[in-house]
Amino acid sequence: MKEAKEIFEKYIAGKKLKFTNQRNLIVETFLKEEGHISTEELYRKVIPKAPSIGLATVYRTLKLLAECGLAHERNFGDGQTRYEHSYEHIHHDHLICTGCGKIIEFENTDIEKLQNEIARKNKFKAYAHKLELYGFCNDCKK
Amino acid sequence: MKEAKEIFEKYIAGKKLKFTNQRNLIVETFLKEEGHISTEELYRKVIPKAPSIGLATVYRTLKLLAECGLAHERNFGDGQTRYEHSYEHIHHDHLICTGCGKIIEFENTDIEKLQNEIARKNKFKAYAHKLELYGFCNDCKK
DNA sequence: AAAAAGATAGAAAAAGTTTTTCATCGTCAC
DNA sequence: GTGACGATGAAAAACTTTTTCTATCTTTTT
Repeated sequence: MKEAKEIFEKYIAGKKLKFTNQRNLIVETFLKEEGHISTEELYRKVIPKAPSIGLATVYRTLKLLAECGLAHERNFGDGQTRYEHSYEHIHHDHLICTGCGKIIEFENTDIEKLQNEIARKNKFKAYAHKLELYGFCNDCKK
Repeated sequence: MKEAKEIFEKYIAGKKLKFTNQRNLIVETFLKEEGHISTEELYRKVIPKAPSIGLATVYRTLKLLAECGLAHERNFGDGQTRYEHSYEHIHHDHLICTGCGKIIEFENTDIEKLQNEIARKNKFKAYAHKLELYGFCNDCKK
């Protein structure tokens, strides 16, 4: 967690930007979060700690987080972009029910091994992946 | 392709909706499309054939297509939802180089088998998947 | 120190996408 | 034909996200 913030600080410094209180607060709050969070939701979590903060700042900071690879954008079709942190994190792969929108998370080390193999075969150095299965959950099957 | 349209017709009939000319035209145009298409893009393809058609109708029809499982929503972060048909379609899995943007396509039947297994374990009926590996290609490695 | 330059933040406006409303039209059953 | 009901197109509305603008804060330069 501390390391993740350091990555952000370095990225910021490298672009000659500033590590401000607002950015610090937003990044910290984001990194504490475990699931996928929308900008609006993160904004609401930050407001109590800094009531004057602007929604635009949260948007801007999440963008920076995505740029430096600490966050990944996801979209589950509810109209809002969600972010998930991707640093030293167990990877959540998703089963997405297109019937009711339910999302089931799963992990599978066998698949990850195969992925690494594929990357190696293609002389590719992979640092992240996204696997989504679309279908119908038990309740939505007919 | 013909079958796909039949699925749509049945779905429509089941909901006691009507298979109108507009819906027919939109569905046909959509099914001919190979990549992922946005509502706006589909709208533009339909306009020449039926100039009076409304954008809202295209939105509504794509929604129906997604509901019945023939299309599914994707989002590549450009602000527009894109649709891809998912009926009897080859799945493209991707290695995406975040260094130079190169995209390598691959297929791996072992991974697909594992995916089916996961779906089954979760009582999930999967009809499509998306697998993306992010990393650096051989040229972009340091 | 003071001034200058550059970046940030918040508020509000703008832009852009998607959904909803509404009046009208078409279709089907009776 | 008449009535019922869904579908349609146009416009309005609702939302999410980005941009603009001005004031403020840092850092650097003089």
